Formats: sequence, C-alpha cells, structure tokens
Amino acid sequence: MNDQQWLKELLKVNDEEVKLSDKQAKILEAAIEMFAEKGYAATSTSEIAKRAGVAEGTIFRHYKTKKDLLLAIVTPTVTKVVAPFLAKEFVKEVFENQYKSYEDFIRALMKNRYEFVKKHLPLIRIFWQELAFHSDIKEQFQAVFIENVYEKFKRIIEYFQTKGEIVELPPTTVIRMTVTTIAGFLLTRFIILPDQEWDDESEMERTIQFLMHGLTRK
Amino acid sequence: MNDQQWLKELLKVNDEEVKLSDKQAKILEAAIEMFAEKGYAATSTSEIAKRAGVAEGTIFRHYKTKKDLLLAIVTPTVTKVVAPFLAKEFVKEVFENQYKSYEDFIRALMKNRYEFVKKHLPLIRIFWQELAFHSDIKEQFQAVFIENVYEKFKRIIEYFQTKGEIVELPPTTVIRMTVTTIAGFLLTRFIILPDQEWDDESEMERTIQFLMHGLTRK
Amino acid sequence: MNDQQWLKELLKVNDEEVKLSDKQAKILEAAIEMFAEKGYAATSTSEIAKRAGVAEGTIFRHYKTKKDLLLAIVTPTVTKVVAPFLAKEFVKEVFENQYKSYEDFIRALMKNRYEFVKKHLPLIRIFWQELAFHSDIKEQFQAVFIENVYEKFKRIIEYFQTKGEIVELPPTTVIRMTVTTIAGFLLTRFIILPDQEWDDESEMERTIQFLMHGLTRK
Amino acid sequence: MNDQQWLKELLKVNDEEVKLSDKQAKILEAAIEMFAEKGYAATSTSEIAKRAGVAEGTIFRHYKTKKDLLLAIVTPTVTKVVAPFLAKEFVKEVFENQYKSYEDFIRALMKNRYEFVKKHLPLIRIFWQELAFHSDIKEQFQAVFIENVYEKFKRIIEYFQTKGEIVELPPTTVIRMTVTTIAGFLLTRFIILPDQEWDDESEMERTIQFLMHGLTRK
DNA sequence: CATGAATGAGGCTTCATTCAT
DNA sequence: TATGAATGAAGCCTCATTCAT
Repeated sequence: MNDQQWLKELLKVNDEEVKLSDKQAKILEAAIEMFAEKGYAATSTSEIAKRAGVAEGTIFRHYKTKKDLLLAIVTPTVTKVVAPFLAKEFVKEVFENQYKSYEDFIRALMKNRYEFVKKHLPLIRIFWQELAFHSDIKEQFQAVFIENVYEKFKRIIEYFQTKGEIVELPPTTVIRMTVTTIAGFLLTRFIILPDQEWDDESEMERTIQFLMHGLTRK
Repeated sequence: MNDQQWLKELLKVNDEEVKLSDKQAKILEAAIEMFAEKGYAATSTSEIAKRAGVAEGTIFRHYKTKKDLLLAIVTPTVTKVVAPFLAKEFVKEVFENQYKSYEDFIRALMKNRYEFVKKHLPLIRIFWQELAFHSDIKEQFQAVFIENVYEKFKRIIEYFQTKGEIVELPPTTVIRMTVTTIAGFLLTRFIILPDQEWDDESEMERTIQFLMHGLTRK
Repeated sequence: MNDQQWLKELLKVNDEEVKLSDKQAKILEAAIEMFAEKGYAATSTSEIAKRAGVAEGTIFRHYKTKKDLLLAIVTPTVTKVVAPFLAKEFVKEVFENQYKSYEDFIRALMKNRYEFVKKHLPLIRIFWQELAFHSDIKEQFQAVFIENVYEKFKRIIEYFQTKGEIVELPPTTVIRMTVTTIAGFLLTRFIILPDQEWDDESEMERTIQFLMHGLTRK
Repeated sequence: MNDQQWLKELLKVNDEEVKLSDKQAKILEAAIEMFAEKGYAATSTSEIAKRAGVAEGTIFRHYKTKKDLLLAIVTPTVTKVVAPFLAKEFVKEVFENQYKSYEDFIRALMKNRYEFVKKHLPLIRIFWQELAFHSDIKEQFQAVFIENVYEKFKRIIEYFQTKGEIVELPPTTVIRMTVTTIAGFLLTRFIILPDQEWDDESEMERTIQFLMHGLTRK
C-alpha cells in the first residue's frame, strides 16, 4: 500500500516532502508504465484509470489535464536526470579530490547513471520520447542542464585538463563525448538490445577504458 | 511533378523504379513532415491531408491504414539508415585498400552518414521515435542490421585488428562504440542541440580522433 | 423513467431483474424503431443517438459496438419468440388435459403469439430480417429452438397422435406445418398486408380450422 | 462468356429481347450474389466491382446509382415471382380444364415455384429482404400482384369452389392459406433449414395433401 | 465504353474532460 | 474526495459517385 516510497523519493525535487495520496500514487505509477510502453499520445486516460484502479474522473481531480499528468512525471525527472551533478556531496567530492582522476569520476558517474536507468527505465523512455515533441519540456531540460550541470562539469574537466590527465579539447566537446559514450552504452544496454546477454561489469569497464583512451594523448 | 526525386530515391529499396503519383508524393512529404514534428500518434490523418492538399479519403486510397503510411515511410528508411554497408563497393573498397586504415574507413562512414542525416533529418526523427513503440519496426531494423551490417562490419573490424591497427576487443563492443560515437555526434548535432553553433569539420575530425584513440592502444 | 416496463420485461432472460438507465432505455427504444424501419445496416448510430436524444458517444458507453447493440435487442427476442415453450406450465397444461385437444393447444398458441407479435412487431421485424445475414443470430435461434422447443413440441404432437386426433406424419413435418401456418398468418397480418382490413377473430379461427383439417384424416 | 442465358431469360419481362453486354451481365451476377449474401445496404459497390471483375466506375456507367442496380435486379423479379400467373398458357390451361382439380393446380404451382426458388434462391433472398425496407419495391409488387395475379387466382378458386372441390371460405383467405403453405415450405426448405436432409418429393406431396385437406370439408 | 484516382460526406468509435451524485 | 455517466469533438476509415484520361 505504501510501497511507493521510490515514487515519493523520485518526485522530491528539493528535499521537500512530497504528499502523495494512495490514489495519486497509483495514477502516477500507471501513467508511467503506460506512457513508457505506448507513448504519451497513444495512451488514453481511461486506460490509465483502469490500470490504476481508479475512476476516470479521479485522474482529472488530481491533474487538470492529461498534459499536466505528463509534466508531473517528467518535471521531477528532468531534475533527477541531472541530479548527480546537483547533489552537493557528489560535486564536492570531486573538487576535494576524493576522485583522484577523471577516470574515477567517470566510473562513479557511469555506475550512478547505470543504477538510475536500471531502476527508472520507464521514466527514461518517457523522458526521451517526449523531449522530442514538447518544446516546453525540452527547454526546461536545457535550462536545468546549463544552469546546474554544464558549469560544474566544465570545471571538473578543466581541472583534470590542468592536471594533464585529459586532452585539451574544448570542454563542450569533452562533455559531449563523455555523455554520448555513457548514454550510448546505456541506451544500447537497456533500450536497443536489452534482450541480448550482457556482462555489465566488463562492458562498463571497457566503455570507461575506451572513453579514457579517447580522451588521453600519451 | 518534379522535385520529388529525393523521395523516389529514398523509397527505392532494390533499385526498382518507384512509381509515385503526384498526390502520393505530396501525401508522403506531408506525412514525413508531420510525423517528424509531432510524432506518429499525435498526427491526425486529416492534418496530413490538409497539408498535402488532398482529400482525406485520398490517403486511404494509397495506404490502407495510417500505420501502413508510417511503414511506407519507415521501411525504406530502415534500409537507408544502414545503407553504406549494403553497397558492395563500400565494403570492397575497404579490403582492396582503398581505405588504408580503420580511421579512413570511419572517416568515410561518418561523412556519408553526416550527409544522409543532414538531408533526411525528418526521416531520422520518425525512425528513431517510432522504433521505441512499434515492435514490428524494431524487429525489421534488427533483421536488416544483422543480415546486412553485422557480418560485414565484423569482418572489417577483424581485418584491422589483424593489421594491428585497433585494439582486440570483442567486435560487438567495437561496433557498439563506433556506432555510438558516430550516432552520438549526429544526434547531438542535429537533434539535441541543432541551434548551437557547430564547426562541423573540426568537430567531426575531433570525434574521429576520439574514437581512434579510444580504439587504439599504443 | 417510467414507461419502459415492457422493455425491461422483454430484456429479462432468466427472470433476473434488468437494470436499465433512462438513457439506456431511450437508446434501445430508438434502435428498435430504426432497425425495424430501415434495417440494421442502413441505420446509422448517429441517427439512433438523435432519435434517442443522447450524444452519439453515449451509445458506445453502453454498447461497445453497433453490433452489440443489435445483439442486445435480438438475443432476448430469440428467446421470447419461442417463449410459450419455455414456460413449464404451458407444456404441463397440455398433458394435464387442460387442453383437451391439439386444436385447443393450437388455439392457445396462436392467441399467445398473436398478442406477442402485435405488441412487439418492431422486434419481430428486426429479428426476421437480420436472421438472414448474421449467422450468429441464426445459430443462436437454432440452438434455442432445438434445446427448448423441438423436444417439447414433438412430445405434444406424439401425444395427440397417440390419441388419434392428428395424422401420423413425421413430427418434424407436423411442426413445420403448424409453425408455418401460424407464422404465415401473423406475417401476412402484421407485415405483408397490415393495411388491409382484418377481422382477426374470424381469420384466426379459419386458420385454425384449416390447420386442423389439414392435420386430420377423418 | 455467354453462359448468362438464365440472366437474360430472367430479366426479360414481356418477351422483349434483353440486351446485356458482357460486363453488364457480370455486374448483375456479382450484385445478385452479394446482395443475397450480405444484404443491399451492407454491400459496397466496390465489392461488387471487384467480384464482377470491372472497374468501380463501370458500374455507374450502366446504373446511375446503387439503388438503380438493386431495382434492375428486383424489378424483373417482381414480375417473375408472379410470372406463372401471367403466362397466358398457364392460366388458360386451368380454365380450359386441363387441370382437373385444385389439387392438380396446386401441385403444378408448387413444382413451378420449387424449381424457380431452387434456381433463383439469391434473387428470392434479395427480393424478400428489400421488400421490407423499400416501399417503392413493395408497392410495385403489390400493384403487379393485384393486377395480374389476384384476380385470376380468385377466379380459379371460385371455379373450384363452384365445383365443390374446396371449401367456401373467402377467396382472399384461400389464397393466403395456399400461398402461405407453399411459401412456408419453400422458406423452410431453402432458407431456414437448408442444411437438413430433405426428401423433397415426399415433403412436397405431404404439403399438398395438408393443404388440400385443410381446404376440403368432406 | 471502360477505367480507377479522387473526392468529401458520413460511418463507427475513441477520447479528454465535465459534473451531478 | 471519488465516482462514472454523459458529452461532442475528433479520429480513422469507407462509401457512392464523378470525371479526366
């Protein structure tokens, strides 16, 4: 009945406690599942109601429109997708040299994202799909990314460039390559070929090595 | 009546001439635009008809269902996405030393795909989006990939591994990294951040260098 | 809200109370009228909605498809058409000498069916017309007939054959002649020539006499 | 290719030769089959065109509307159904006492109708069904019946009533009983239970006996 | 005379949303 | 607060009919 801790956790944006009635949680869960399976536009509110075990009207009591329901799902996700960079400890650790190398940073980042995607695959699917069509979501994401991630990421990179560990490419390029490589692995792993056999540990390590070699000039 | 050469070209699958009436071409063009803009599910056939300048019924004279219209667009795209590997010369050139190195091969591949994506961006968007929801499209793609790309790609990789140019990782992994890196660049360039300023030549060269360093152990 | 007792009565199949919202009753009434007038295929759901005074969507909230609406009307009719044989008393009465003769039985049967057809003419029209095109309805009818009518009717006939009242033809033939004669009268009376002047009492009595003479060899 | 003699025969109304192009005949044949199978309203002109092997437009070159096509089928049928009464020889025979008895007349009538229905079952189905919905067809039929059949039938009956062979009921009633009995047999035989095993000869003879006993008071 | 592409009205059905209970 | 019947706009698709070829 209150197994929806993960949902509350996820919807929490600034450590504010989220109030989520039982029905509300069921609606969100159902909507997440269905949007991920069939896409936002192809999912009907009545299907969501049925899967959530509530009346059709109940959905609209909590979310004024279907689009609002989507935003209620996607907006916290926007934040969470970039969360590791927001988490104060995380960034601080890097700058306080708890990570001795860019490689260690990358490794931590990848593991973190791996766990997140694994746990919240449906959310990722929704997020990715709807990003393409709803410019409001896209703008929101870009704003959050630039404001909270870009600058910090850039500083991390410059830090390790100064230390000579990684190559002197424009930070934007390094970010793109890093993100692209990690995201490329995760997409292949969880969305494009999820049914293939995967030795996750090795494949992640190989990916890290690939990335590091790519970013190093010895 | 005239300008739809590119469409005919695109729809051609086995070098068979494609017959495309004027109206049919207009319908396809309109559908491609709208599916790319709003997604398949969110686009109505009446909108397509309006944009194509035909009666709604006309769409259904040419395509039995809306889904058929999607497939008429996506099916040839599936092949074209993967096209360079379908062209015998492309692969032959690699082995007959037209490409002295994996790097040259990658460079050719990237330029080729860059041009393709640039030219057919809407198609790529549709393809990528709908892949997620239509298992028939996904299966089609996997089939084409395995049948026409995988083996050839693998041989190319093994060839350059034998020559010692690239690292001895499992070919599947090398393929993933190569594809991921190229696709990552193209997606960022054309879909995620198309509005940013791009120095395409340099960024592609950087990407190739990144990829090659990642795949080399000197 | 009030007058639809006959409808509820009609839809009742196993003496279970039928719940019929106001709108639902109006939809059924309208559908019965229109199907009877123009036939199922030639009647549009929008016409039905208009005549019922509801929104077209409301029809589909109650009946998933137009065909379901037809079946909701025809299925109970199938049973009712054959009803007197379903009532235990009716058959029992025959054997317990409430009916001294086949003639009395026929007379009771005819009056009963006369009243039914008179009251439910539109239903009869629908039933008879659609029987021809929907094999599911036809099968339903045959099943009900064989299961609930045939055996009982046969026993009644054999009973009066034993008593020497009616001729020793195969019961199937006697059934056919009886049913055909009664139905022939009712169809002519109510469907083929309803506008002619009819002295129902006399004509029914004549028909009974005709039937009895036909089935008697004195 | 010109096996459509039966069609031409059927469409002939007053011994005028009917001109029927190849395509026209195919259209009529196809329409008859489909109207009989699915009903007029549920059959589309494109289906008819397909089954006839002609273009959709061709139908409308020969018949201005779909309804006209139906009438082209039904109108001659209207005549043919009552044809035996129209055929001069047939009636003349009766009045010139080639038929010694009403029974012989009935027997000839029944055999004639049996052959006709057997041969033209689809037409009968169409005719019967559409009679119910198209008042123009119904009126046409009633007019033809009253003008050509009723009077003659009545005179035949009165003739045999005078001779004392059949009972002194109102001719209308005798006609109804005769027609009803014959039609009842044919409907049961060919439409309601066509799949049952039938010994046609015996069953027809039984029916005639039934009818004659019903109409006789000895 | 025949064709079949094109039409647009209209068919059945689904949908997001409202509102009385 | 929750319900679910009701709505009517809109969705996909079919149809009879027209007309240029």
